[in-house]
Amino acid sequence: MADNPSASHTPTGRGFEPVRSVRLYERIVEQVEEAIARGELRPGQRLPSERELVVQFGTSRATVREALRVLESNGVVRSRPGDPNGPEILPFTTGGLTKQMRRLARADGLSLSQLLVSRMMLDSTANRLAAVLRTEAQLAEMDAAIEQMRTAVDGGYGSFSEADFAFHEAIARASGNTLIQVCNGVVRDTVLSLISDKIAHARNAQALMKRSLGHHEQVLAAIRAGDGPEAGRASLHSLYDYYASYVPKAERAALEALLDE
Amino acid sequence: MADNPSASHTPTGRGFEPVRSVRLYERIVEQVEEAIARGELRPGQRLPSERELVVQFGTSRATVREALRVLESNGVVRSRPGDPNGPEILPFTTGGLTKQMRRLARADGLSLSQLLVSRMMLDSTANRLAAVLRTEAQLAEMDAAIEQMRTAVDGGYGSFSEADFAFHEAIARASGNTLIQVCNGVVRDTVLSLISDKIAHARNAQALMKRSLGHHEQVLAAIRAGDGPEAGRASLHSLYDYYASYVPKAERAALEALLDE
DNA sequence: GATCTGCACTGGTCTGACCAGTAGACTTTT
DNA sequence: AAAAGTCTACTGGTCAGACCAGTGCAGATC
Repeated sequence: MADNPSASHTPTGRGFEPVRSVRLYERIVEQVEEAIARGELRPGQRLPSERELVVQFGTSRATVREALRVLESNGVVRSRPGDPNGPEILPFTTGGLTKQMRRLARADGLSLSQLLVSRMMLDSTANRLAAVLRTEAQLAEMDAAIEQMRTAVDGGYGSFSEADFAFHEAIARASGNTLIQVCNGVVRDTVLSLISDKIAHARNAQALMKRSLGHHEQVLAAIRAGDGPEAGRASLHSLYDYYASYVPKAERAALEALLDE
Repeated sequence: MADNPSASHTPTGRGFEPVRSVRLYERIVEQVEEAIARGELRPGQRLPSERELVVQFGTSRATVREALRVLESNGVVRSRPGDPNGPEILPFTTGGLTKQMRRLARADGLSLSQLLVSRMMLDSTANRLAAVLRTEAQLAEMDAAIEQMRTAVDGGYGSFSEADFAFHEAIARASGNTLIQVCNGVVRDTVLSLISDKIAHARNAQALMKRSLGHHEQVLAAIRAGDGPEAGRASLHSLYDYYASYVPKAERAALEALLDE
């Protein structure tokens, strides 16, 4: 794996393409996905019933169903038994992304240090953007989240983590960049699923929370001042400070490469 | 969408969980995935044949097949007709992640400016990392790609774009970060699919290519020197210079926010 | 107009069948 | 004995047809 994560590139000319028998259900999946990509099928709209699809595609129901199961597992449609309107086209969700990232993380395809580097990248960029683009309302949200964190320091790791979540989410929203927002959310989730219990059971948990709170306040101050570069720097150091100790020393070079000026 | 991109958050206590009828094929998928997660099934090993699975799971073949189709579409297994050894457990791949990322990148509401901001973020980070972590062999790859770009300047946009692709891919690999590599590949692809023809038909195409080549050489020099921050800066300016004119002026603020020091 | 009831239809599952293709055992040829 | 070809049991891909429990809605009832 990982030899060539980005596949779809123009063939370089000579040589043959590997062939693979394309199964019927795959063509159905393709057709539906393309129709969605072209905007002919929009979220909320319905697909014809399975039996109707059988007629339209000219296959058996088993084949249509295999296609629907694939689409369903990819979060593209949802079938409900008895619904006379047929399978529903779903709006995009991050469920599939999260699932795949978890899978990779569990399979050692994605180390903690890689995830943290990504998180630092995403978060610091979000902060840079938020510092410039945030509205007053969004600033108020961040204030509220920080306040929540303050009270949560004494309330244990669970509530602190929740408040922390709200803060980062508010910033991601303020960045105005859906891609960054989504990726940041997914990566954050994955990181937490890997080490949240280690953090929760740290002996000096409260001290860590206080320190993290301080960092967050610093970040927020920079955002309020509209100082993007400073907000980015502060968030980088905040994450490094909070998580670096969980990364094997040999792999910390990558994290530190992001801190250099 | 985007209301709550990061779904799976800790439930806040009170309240009921939404219920959903679990279909038989989903249980089969679960069981197989868990067996793999527990390490009982390792890549390269084989699943029993469909008819054997029918016996073990006590369902019909149609149900077993739906499960296999889902597993297959997630890149977990692969079935080949006629293979007496049964479906193969596959090693982990980034294919699933790529697929989901692509879906995200295509989701409507994602403007070119958002994609470019993401690209700048990803590429500059990859460059910072590559400057520190690259091996000599990887450096040689980049040299080769640059050389290819040089000769391609006179060969039209198509070959230039290909060489450019190879260069960025080499850097992404050298960053040592699978996530960044995957995301960068997808975003790059998506950006190109949006505006490659505009670029190809630009009147001053060759001048643009020459200029871009110069930027790339600058980046590579920084990487060779091991100067991460400079490599990051250079790539940011390179991308901005190359693409910013395609972004409506009102949306350029985000791009420029990444350039500030 | 609100409520109830029945029905047509949906998706989930099963059974059983046929086909083309494959791997490995077996036979033949050298 | 080694190489070549043949055979066969079994595989996955696909189909047809069936049954069931559930759903939404039209029409009947109040």
